[in-house]
Amino acid sequence: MGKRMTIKDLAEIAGVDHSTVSRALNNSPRVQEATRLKIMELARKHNFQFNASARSLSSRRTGVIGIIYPAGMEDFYSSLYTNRLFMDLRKELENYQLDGILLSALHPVNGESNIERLIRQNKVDGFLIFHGSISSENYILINKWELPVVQIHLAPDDYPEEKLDFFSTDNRCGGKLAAEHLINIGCRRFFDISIPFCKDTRTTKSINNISSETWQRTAGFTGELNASGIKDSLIIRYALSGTFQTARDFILENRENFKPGDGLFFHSDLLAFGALTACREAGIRVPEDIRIIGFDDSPIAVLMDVGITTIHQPREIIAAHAAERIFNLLEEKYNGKQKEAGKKGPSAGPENAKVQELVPPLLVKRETT
Amino acid sequence: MGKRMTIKDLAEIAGVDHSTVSRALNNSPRVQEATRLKIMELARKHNFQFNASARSLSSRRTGVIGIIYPAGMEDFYSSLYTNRLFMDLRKELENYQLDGILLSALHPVNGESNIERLIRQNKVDGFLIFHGSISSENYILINKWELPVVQIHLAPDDYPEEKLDFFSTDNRCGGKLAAEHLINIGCRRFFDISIPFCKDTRTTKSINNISSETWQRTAGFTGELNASGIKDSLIIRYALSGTFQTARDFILENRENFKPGDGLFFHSDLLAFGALTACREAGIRVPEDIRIIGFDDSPIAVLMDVGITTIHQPREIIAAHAAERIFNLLEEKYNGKQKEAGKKGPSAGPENAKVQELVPPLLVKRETT
DNA sequence: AAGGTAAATACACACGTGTGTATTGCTCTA
DNA sequence: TAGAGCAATACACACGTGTGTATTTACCTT
Repeated sequence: MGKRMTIKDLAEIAGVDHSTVSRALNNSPRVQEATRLKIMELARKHNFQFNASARSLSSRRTGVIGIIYPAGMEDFYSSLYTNRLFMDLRKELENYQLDGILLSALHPVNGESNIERLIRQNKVDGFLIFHGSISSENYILINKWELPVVQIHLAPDDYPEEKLDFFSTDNRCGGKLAAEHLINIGCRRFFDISIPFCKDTRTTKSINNISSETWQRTAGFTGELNASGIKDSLIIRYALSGTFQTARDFILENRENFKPGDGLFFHSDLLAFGALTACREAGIRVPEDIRIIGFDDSPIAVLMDVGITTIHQPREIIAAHAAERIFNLLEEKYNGKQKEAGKKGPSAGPENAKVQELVPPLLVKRETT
Repeated sequence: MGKRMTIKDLAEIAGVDHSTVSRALNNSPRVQEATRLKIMELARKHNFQFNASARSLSSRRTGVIGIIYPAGMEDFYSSLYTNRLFMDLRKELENYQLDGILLSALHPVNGESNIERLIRQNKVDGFLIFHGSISSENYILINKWELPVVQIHLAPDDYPEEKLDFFSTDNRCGGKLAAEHLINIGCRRFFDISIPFCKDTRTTKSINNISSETWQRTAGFTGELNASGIKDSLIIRYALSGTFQTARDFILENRENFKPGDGLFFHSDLLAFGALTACREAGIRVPEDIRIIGFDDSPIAVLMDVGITTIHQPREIIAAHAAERIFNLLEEKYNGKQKEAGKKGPSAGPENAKVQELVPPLLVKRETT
């Protein structure tokens, strides 16, 4: 009904030009302090807000970040984590006055991905991507238009990770923490139960690859054990497909093989949960007979009357740092240029240096160890 | 790097005015078919996309819907449903070329809600709200600016529901289905285990209220039982706080009271799940001794080796209908006015009639009945 | 063949904001 | 006191698209 208030309306009320209003509200030094205060007061009084479209058109900033989520979002267990991560990201972005559009990476309609569409339509300033299987074409496109991107948790297969900003869990450290803990509580034999097969049939990446999560966990786990003088014969490795049932079956099928002093490191709480359920059925006591530690610190724990010891994914920190990073990249892009040109300080080093941060997870001791 | 292509660029290439390009791509009848085809071919060839900001500024449409989610999004169990619903909504909106911005209803910063901010900044065309505790101020604001809203699952406490478009599960029908099924499989005694206490301390609403989900389920359940001639003495009602543990405790504490032929209708799968776990501990066989039926058809079922019979929430349909409805409301608002003025047909009835649809859920027979 | 008509297209302005340039008004200095 | 210098503000245009109005073009009628 009512027409929205514009800076022109505000200008008329204040008896100044609309450009002065614009500068006043944007904290330009070119407007007198008294004038600014007067205008800001009027803006507050009239509930003024900038028209986002006009602003984007003129300034070429939208204040919106495209958040690309993985195909696995349909998967029950992984979506638990992903959804919370998304919530955290959204909340963190809010601190920087940014909104988030959530999108699937898969293109639905006419051969064009959502990423491409958002870029061409000028709908976003940058991307937060937690999805490892995005084709390199998308990155090439993003680079071509010089949009900031922050990659979370999974680096893409076919794009060099040193060329992108990347935040993830330090999975190697996670494995190390699990090993340390199991050693500390007196375990004598150690099981590493991993999840090598991803749904999207990504090729397994090399040892140095920052994104091969399971491999890193195993490396940290066995590395720490070896460093503590545990013989390889006491380290047993299994790989399950990742479902609740495979973990349950794993325990039931191997029920005879377990003995007191065994410590089982599962690469997800879902597996640990399935194992724990099976232990009850099989009459194996936890933690008296064997000890179980999971990974993720998943909320499915509420479905158990006993708390599972686990490695907490540093979700909150990852979200905070990723949001801060993309904000800084935006600031650099839009405000930093002038500074660079104006100052030309000695710090003309590798300006486009990318940040790769692996956030250490946390051991959460509960009742299964 | 490269400048994005505009309709002016396209116009120059095609040797026509930019207004002709605009009309051609928007299927205006005012441009010759041959010209349109030529321009569309050029647009396709050059990967042209409209600049969203300019388009919104001029047309006052953003193509973005604000999706307001409930505070309970942090709650593990309810977020399972809510997140999937959100995914479905986003996907459905995509069919109509609409993007979704997900937002919390709670205002975070300076006394202004996200809803108000989005409206004032002209960032959205309308709202999808699945949140029952939004203050009426927000609705008043939304009405003032004449933005389409579709409410999902929960009607607000202090705003008349006949004044808004509303899509939800037909909870009464759900209760009826549960009763029918338990009767059909030969149950002789019936438990209605509801969840009366909502987290956000909403006041319990009257019997006619469309949003009091639990009450409706109970009404449908007991109503069907009575209609089938079941005496009230055979219908036992309990109310639990809704957590896994309360359901587990409920079974364990009442283990002596159950007898063969009992049918338990839990108002959520989480409760059913807790009950089932407790039954195993207590040595009560399901479905041989007692029968259990849940509600929601929640994905937590993957954490059980036995499938829980349940009432499937018609999430997909609700999402589809809600998205279609808001699309139609937008079309009506932006394109319908002309029609109304031009035709003035006899259908000048209650133009602003609201739609309230209760979608019937589905019985999913599995192994607990 | 001239005039009328309708279709097709060009012209011009609007949407609301940002920003480079021009103008005003004030103070300071010689 | 006149002019320089500077701060503060007004003016004007740009961003890319949509749309009402004016203009051109082609065809049809008498």
